[in-house]
Amino acid sequence: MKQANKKIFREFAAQKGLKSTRQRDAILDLFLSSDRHMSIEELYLKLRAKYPTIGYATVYRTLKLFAESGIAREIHFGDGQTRYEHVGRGEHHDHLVCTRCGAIVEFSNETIENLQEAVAEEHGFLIETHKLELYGICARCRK
Amino acid sequence: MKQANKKIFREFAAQKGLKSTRQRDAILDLFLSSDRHMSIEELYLKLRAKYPTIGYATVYRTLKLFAESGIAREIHFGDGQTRYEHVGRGEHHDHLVCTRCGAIVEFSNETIENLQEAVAEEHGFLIETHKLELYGICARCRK
DNA sequence: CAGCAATTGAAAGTGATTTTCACTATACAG
DNA sequence: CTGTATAGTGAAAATCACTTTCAATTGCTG
Repeated sequence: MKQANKKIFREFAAQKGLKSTRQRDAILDLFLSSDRHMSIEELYLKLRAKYPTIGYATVYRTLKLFAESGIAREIHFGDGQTRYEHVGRGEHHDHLVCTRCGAIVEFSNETIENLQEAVAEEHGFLIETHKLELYGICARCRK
Repeated sequence: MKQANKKIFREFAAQKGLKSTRQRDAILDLFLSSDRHMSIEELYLKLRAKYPTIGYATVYRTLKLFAESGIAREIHFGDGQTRYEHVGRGEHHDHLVCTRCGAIVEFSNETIENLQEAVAEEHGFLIETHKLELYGICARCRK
């Protein structure tokens, strides 16, 4: 997926007349090779190690571009920070979030998705997206 | 539920040594008699009609107390504003949110809940809470 | 290489929420 | 009732997570 997403973003950039800059490339590489759920702050701190002058604004702007290009998606876990996660084409999943250690596990369940459709239909809604998060204590923290 | 929740909050307040003030009572009454999903701003504006000197800080502080006491719950629909909804004991429901007009419809579906439990178990999680939001276009906006 | 538009980073600006602080109001003791 | 301790209030300042502005760079195209 890494290479595919790199290509998707390059094409998106070309089409929008975006320039390729050192900062942008560095952020793209870091994002694609990172954990699947990074906050701006985490990205910024890691970037600064290699790139001491980089600014928050650049990281924010660049991640917005990633989201716009379709390779990233914003997620909110209610802690006031926006995180970004990777997106593979067409792929969708939901999250289990550990309230102790913050661990995030992805899952997807087709039956649930179908039931969601059914519920929406009952109420006359046409679903565009959804968000399903289960909060609890992960296996490790339960021990 | 109104009376029950009033009582729950009174007991909570007594136990924590909180005083009963005019402002607090007014906010409690307004909250309990309001729509089920109010933002701080909506509450504040309505309160100011009867209570011109009330401050945002008081409304924020009071709603936090409601949440702590268990009669209210914070909800976030991704528009940057925190809303509070009523909580009946043990009761749970999820939301359909219209991305056009902002309408919010509640629903609950036991089969989905059970599947969530199953998913959590598969991953060793002990669920505490969950959040399920379906975003789309409501019946009225589709016409 | 020149020229221009896109990009960057520092700093100022936002909008929602929280904290501070001087003042006020409540509740319990006497 | 009346102090008195203590909690609560509101205005204003502070904070937090972003976003915008702007002057100085930097890529790209001709």
